[in-house]
Amino acid sequence: MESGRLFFDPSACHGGNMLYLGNCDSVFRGGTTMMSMEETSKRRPFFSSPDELFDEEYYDEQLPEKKRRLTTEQVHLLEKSFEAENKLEPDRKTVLAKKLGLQPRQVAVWFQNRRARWKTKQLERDYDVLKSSFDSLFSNYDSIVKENEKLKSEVVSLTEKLQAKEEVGAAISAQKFDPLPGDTTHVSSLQFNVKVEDRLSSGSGGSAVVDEDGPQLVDSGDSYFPGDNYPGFVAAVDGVQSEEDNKSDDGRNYFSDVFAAAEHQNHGEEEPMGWWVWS
DNA sequence: TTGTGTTTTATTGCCTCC
DNA sequence: GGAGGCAATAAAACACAA
Repeated sequence: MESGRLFFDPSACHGGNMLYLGNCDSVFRGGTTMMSMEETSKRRPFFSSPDELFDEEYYDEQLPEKKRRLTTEQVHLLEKSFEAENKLEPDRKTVLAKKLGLQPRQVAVWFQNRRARWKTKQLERDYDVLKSSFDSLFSNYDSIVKENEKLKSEVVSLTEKLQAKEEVGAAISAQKFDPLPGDTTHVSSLQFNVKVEDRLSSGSGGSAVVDEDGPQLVDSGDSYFPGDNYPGFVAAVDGVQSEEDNKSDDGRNYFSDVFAAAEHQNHGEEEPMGWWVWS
C-alpha cells in the first residue's frame, strides 16, 4: 500500500471498524469522533440538505474529517458497477450507496467524475487513432509528391529533347524551301533531308532506312554534311547525334516518340507544347 | 523533509429533459 | 420547476524527486 494513502482497514488502526486518515490522527468510531461536534460540523461543508442529513445515519460511522478517499474495496465495486453501466439510475445509486456505506450523493459524484475520466481517456484514444491514420496518409502523400517530382523532371527532360528536335526540323525546312541560288548541291541536300528524317523517325541507329532507290550520294563522293555551306545545319545535326547518344538503355530511339509528339502537335493544336503544360 | 506535479473527491453553475 | 448530467474548478490526498 502506498505510504500516506487513506485506507480502510478494520484491523490495522487501533482495532475495530474504523476509517482513519493515514497516520491515524483522526479516528471516527461508531458516530463518535475524537473531534468535538462543533469542529466536525465546521469542517464538513457538504451534506446540507435534509435528505443528505438523513442519509448520514448510515454514514455517520465514517464521518469525514476532510475529504476522504474511498477504500480500494469501494473503488473496486464502483468500477465493476461502472463497467456494467456508466449511468446511474436512482435505485442503483441507493443500493450501491448502502452496500458501500457511502452517501448516494458520493456515489453519484464518483460516477460523474468517473465518466469525466473515461471521456478524457477516450479522447486520448481517439487522438492516437487519428494521429496514426494521419501519419499513414502523410507518408503516402509524401511518396506521391516525390513520384510527381520525378515525373515532372522527366517531362522537362523530354521537352528539352523535343525542342532540340524542332530546331533540327526548322533547319531542314529552311534548307528545303530556300535553296541557295545556283547551288547544285541542293538536290543532294534534299536527298539528305529524307535520309535524316528517316533516321530520326525510325528505330535504332537508322541503319535500315537507307533509301536504296534514291541516288546514293555516298557513291558520288558527296558528304551527308554540306559543311561550309550550312554550318548551322551541321551543328544542328551534330546536336541530334549527341542527343541520340544519350538515348535510354532499352536501345529504343527516343526521337521516334518525340517525333510522334511533334507530329501530333503539328497536325493538332495551334499552341505549341500546349499539352505538355501542367499547373 | 519539502516542494511540486498528479490524482481524486467534491462543489458550483449552467443546461436539458420530462 | 425539479432532477440529473456535464464542464470547470477547488482543494485534499498522494507520489516522487531532490
